Parts: sequence; C-alpha cells; structure tokens
Amino acid sequence: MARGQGVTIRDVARRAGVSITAVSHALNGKGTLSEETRARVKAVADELGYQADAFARGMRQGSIGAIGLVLRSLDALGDYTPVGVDVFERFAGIVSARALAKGLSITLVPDLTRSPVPPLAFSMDGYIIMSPHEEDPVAALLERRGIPYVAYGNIPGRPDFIHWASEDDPYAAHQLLTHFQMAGAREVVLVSGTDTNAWNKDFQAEYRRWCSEQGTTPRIYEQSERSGVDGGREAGERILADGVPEAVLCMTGRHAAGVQQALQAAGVSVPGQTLIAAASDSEHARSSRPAITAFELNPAGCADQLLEMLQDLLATGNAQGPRLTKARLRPRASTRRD
Amino acid sequence: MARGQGVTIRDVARRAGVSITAVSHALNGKGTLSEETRARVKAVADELGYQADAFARGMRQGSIGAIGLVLRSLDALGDYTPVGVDVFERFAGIVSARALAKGLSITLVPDLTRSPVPPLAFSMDGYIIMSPHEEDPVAALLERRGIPYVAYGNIPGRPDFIHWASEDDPYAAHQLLTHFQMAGAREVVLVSGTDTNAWNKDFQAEYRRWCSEQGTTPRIYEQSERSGVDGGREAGERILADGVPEAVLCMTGRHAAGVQQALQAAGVSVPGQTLIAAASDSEHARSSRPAITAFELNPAGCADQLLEMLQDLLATGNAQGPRLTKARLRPRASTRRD
DNA sequence: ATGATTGCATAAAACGTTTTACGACTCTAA
DNA sequence: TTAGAGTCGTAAAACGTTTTATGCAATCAT
Repeated sequence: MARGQGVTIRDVARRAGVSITAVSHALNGKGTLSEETRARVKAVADELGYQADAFARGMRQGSIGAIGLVLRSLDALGDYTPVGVDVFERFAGIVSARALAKGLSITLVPDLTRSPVPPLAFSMDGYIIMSPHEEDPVAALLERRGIPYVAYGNIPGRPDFIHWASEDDPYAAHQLLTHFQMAGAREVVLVSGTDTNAWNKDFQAEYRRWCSEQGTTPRIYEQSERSGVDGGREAGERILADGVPEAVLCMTGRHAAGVQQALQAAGVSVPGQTLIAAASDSEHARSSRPAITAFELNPAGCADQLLEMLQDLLATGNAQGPRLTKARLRPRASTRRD
Repeated sequence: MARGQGVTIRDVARRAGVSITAVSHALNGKGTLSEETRARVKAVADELGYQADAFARGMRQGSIGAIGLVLRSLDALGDYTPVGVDVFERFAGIVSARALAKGLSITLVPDLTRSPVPPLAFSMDGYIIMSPHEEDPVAALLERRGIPYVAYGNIPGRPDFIHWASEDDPYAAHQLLTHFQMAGAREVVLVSGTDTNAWNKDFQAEYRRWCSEQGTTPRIYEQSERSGVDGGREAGERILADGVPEAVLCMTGRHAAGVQQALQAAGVSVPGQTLIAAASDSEHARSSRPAITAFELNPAGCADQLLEMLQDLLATGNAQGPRLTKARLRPRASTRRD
C-alpha cells in the first residue's frame, strides 16, 4: 500500500493511552490538553513515525495545502519542442522550491480544459496560471468552479482581474530603449514574439509610444517564440533586407543570438554598426560573442509574490494586486560603444 | 471553498431519484444496474457537473492516481542557477504531459528528506526520482515508507535495484567514439561532469574501455555540470595547455559549445583540426557555429517507460526493468571532414 | 452543604466516497 | 404452488481525520 505504513491516529492513541481526539488536539495545538499530555502524545507520534493521512485531513478540512500550476508551455513540451524564453522552462522548478518553503505542494497540470482532467485537479486549494492570454479558458474554468487563482502576467482584456504579478514590463521596455539611446541609437527595430500575452503586448505598446515620442517610425518583426535561434537568424535576414538597423531589440535571448549571427554573417559588426539587446536574459544572450545586453527577469521574485498573494486569497478571500517586480538590466558588450 | 461546487454524490442521487450506491456504480461501471438507469444517472451527473471528490475517493480506495516526481536539479534551481543538460530542465514538463495522457497527476517534490515535507508527499501512489546518486537518501526514505518508486537512471552501487529506465549510455558512448573514429580521429579527449550519477560513470567506463582497446591514453577533464558555457571554455583552455586534441567529447552541449569557442579563439579550426561532439544535445550544440554533433536523448521515451513501469509496480507489485531506450546520434558540421 | 467554575479528556458526528452484503422483485421450471 | 435463479437496486459499514458537544473531577465561592 502506498498510503501510510499502516500507522494511524488510532495506533498513536492506543500506544499513548489516550483518545484519538487527544492525539489530534495534541498534534494540532488545539483543545484543552495539559502540557504534559501533549508532550507525551507528540513523543509517541514521533516514535511511531506517524503522519496524518493527507486525504482524510483534506476531506475533513476542505483544503489540502497544495496548489496547482498550469504551465503554458507544456502543450508544446508534449513532444519536446524547445520554447523561447528561459523563464518558462524554469518556472515550474522555481515555484515548486518556493512553495515548499511555505509548506505547500505544487502539482503540475498540463491543461485543465482538456479531458481527462487529472484526479486531483479540482481538489487543489488554488492555482497559479502562467502567462494567461485573451479569453483564457483555464481562467474561465477556475472561475466557474470557484477555485481561487493568481496569474503570472495579467490577462489581456481583463483589467478587472487584479490578482497577477509580473515584472514591470513597461518600465523594462522604457529602460532598454533609453539604454539604446544613451549608446547612440535613435532608431530601434523590435523583434516581437507572436503569443498574445501581456509580455508581448506591453512591450509593443511601450515601443510604439517611445517611437512616436522620438518621431521615428516603428519597425516590428514578428517571430514565433518557439522558433529559437534559427528563427532569430531568419528575423535578422528579414531585417537586413529592409536595411541595416541602428539597434535591434529582441523579446527573447535566443532570437537576439540568431539576429546577431545573421548580422555578423552579412558583415555587419556588433556593436560597431548595430546594437543588440534582449528583453529577457537567457544563456544564449550570455554566451553569444559579443555577449548580448539583456534584461534579467526575476521569476523567483514573482513566484514569491504569487504564492503570497494566493495565500492571502485563500486565507481571507481577497488580496492586493497586481504586484510588479523590478527586473535588472545587464549591460553587455553588444551595446557597448568604446 | 476550493473543494467542489458543493455538488456531491448525494445531490446526483436525489436528482436522479436513486441511491448514492446506484450513482457510484453507474459512474464507475460496477454493480448490477440496468443500462437505462446507468445512462440516466450519467446524464444527471453531467448536467450537474458532478466530479467525485478526489480526497474522499482516495481515502476510500487507498490510491489517488497521482505520482510524485523528485527532480534533482531543483535544489540548484532554488536560486535560479542554470544547470548543464537540456534534459533536466524539460523533464518535469515531459513527464507531466505523458502522465496526463495516462490519467495521472504529477506533483513536484523538491526534496523529500528535508522538512517540512509537503502534505501530499506521503500520499502519492508512487514516485519517479531523477538521476539518483550513491546512497540516495530519497530512495532510502521511500523504501522505508513502502512507497513504490522508479528512477530515471540506475542507482550506482545498487545493482539489485532494477526499476529504472534511461538511455543506453554505454551504447551511446560507443557509437559516439566510433563516429569519431570514422571521421578520422584516433585519440579522443573526454570532458566529463562531476556528479556521481550513472550517466557520467557509464560514459567514463566505456571511454576507458575504448581507449585501452585502441591503445591510447585516456585524457579526462572534469568540469561541473553547473558551469555551463563558461565552464566549457575553461575546460577548453585546460585541454589546449596540454596540446591540441584530435577530438573532444563533452558530456553536455554547453560544455561542447564552450570548448569550441576556446579552440576557435586559439586559432584551432573545427572540424578542420579538432572534432567536437556532445553526449547530450541542447540548443547550444544546435546553434553553435559550426553546429555540434550530439546525441539526442529521448526523455519522452524514458518518461513513458518509467510511467509504464510504475503503473505495473502499482498494479501488480512488480515490474520488468531496467528499460533502455536508444538515443539517436545527430551528426553535424563539427565532425564533418569534407 | 450546595451550586458554579475550571481543567482535562473523550464520545460521537461529520466529511464524500466505495464496497459488501443483502433485499425485493420477476421469471422459469418442476 | 413453490423452489431456484436471475435482475435490479439499496442500506450500511468503512476509510482516517477534525470538530463539536459533552462529561467528570476537582476547586472555588457562597
């Protein structure tokens, strides 16, 4: 049997010579037991290696101390397709580690809307959903079921939904563009992703705003997040076909690496003729030659914020949001003009 | 409340005008109900959006349809440290997607041996543990609790433990070395990782065997898996200090990329003077110039094998093992001599 | 001496299922 | 008629907790 080693609350009670109520109270710090009895019961429980059965407890209490994580890129992962951004790949691990520190389990749920739904799915205390997009069906389903959830990134088209956290995208975009400006570039090309999430939308919006402020014409090249370095090269070739740019801002480190390779292959020097930067750091940005300036996102910080917000939501029924964390710009050789 | 929308088996029974037993039997295909009654009950259940409470069911049946995954690199991920091999990062996602297809949830458990243990941890039906090492404490704990588990990679020093799956490492090592040989290299340098897992051990063993067969002296450079491309460069410099090699075999794609950069920086041409290959593919191997020959591991295949083995173990108490999947060599420009 | 208060412990109900055992019919065969 | 065999359905126990309500002493105030 997977469940327990057979040692139940009854075993502890018998061994300690008390009722099962006493054991429950002693172990949970409730009721009106004498300190002496409490101590004795705890000792016996330890000795027997007793652990309260999670299901029995969950059934009685209505909550289980476990939360679900809907990881968006999992669909793509089904057949091991690489995805674009460092953050996606590590987020499960990060959330999990942080959740543990708060005494919560986390369960990965690939897609809540496709059946068969995993047995535990609707018994989670709450959910974190990653990068929700417009009309997100998972968010809708959770709402219908009355299961609390928070999101990594806002839900586009749902300004009323406040329980989300993310990096401060407009701030990051602004800082990156200003960084280009400082380095001497006035016209910037944007290589954007294709997902309709807040990340892409916010950056594009800030980029357009900045362009109109500068009086320059926006040049946006869309490229699927999933296409990786090869997609970056392709985008780079498209850009070159329209003229050598002063600066290129890519949403992912992989795209940036690819664009850089395409430019260099065409004899364009980086950072001599063209500056390059990425809106999300990844090992590709770090290990390219020259190394590519990038924004280092803060998934650990966001994970903390999300968990905290979810815990508030579970405990009190509401929570403050949204919560923004500040990412940090990592200037590297790709934007350094000596 | 997170738990359900309040609709229980009793509600369904009342609405359908039958007993709760009838509902349970109808929905689980048991008992001796007429087809007509079954259909009616199912219709009502659908209409009400009834979902059996996972805890109540788990409590009664003793199993829950959920398995735990102990992901080894999670400790390192706590503060977002990059790790060496593609496979590690994606394995959670892959297992999760595959598990879903089999109707199982998967719960990430960072470290079973460190308290507080997540509430659900000991209620899982079984576990998959990743890359166990010698004297693995997690394996020991699960054994003590009588919880079935399978491992991705064998447990070094435990030949009696058979419930594991992995790529066929010795075969991969042999094929890679033969590939070098075909391309004209007789002396091969090995850049090994530092973890004491089966992966490193098996490769080293096969490498040594091959060297003695060829009558050449093994040259092994150890480099931590966590050091990434920078570590690869460092290893490359160490190698060069000992002389320009005919061929370099790296355990990770990142190391290979770094070694290649170090060689190129020193004016050594790849593949002209030195061949390079990696024992595990990663985007770094794919996107380096020249692209680096690598072994494409098969984590999806292993995940399937592991889940199947675990299901056998849960159902019958034993399972056949170990199970080896064949990885595929991806020849690329870094070993191509025209 | 009596009634009220306090301190400690417990009995029993409840959570929502699944399962076992049994009951009430209807039909067939003698 | 009645025994035996099927057919369809249900009552009740059980899973392992937590919680509510209650009980029993001993102590206290009158």
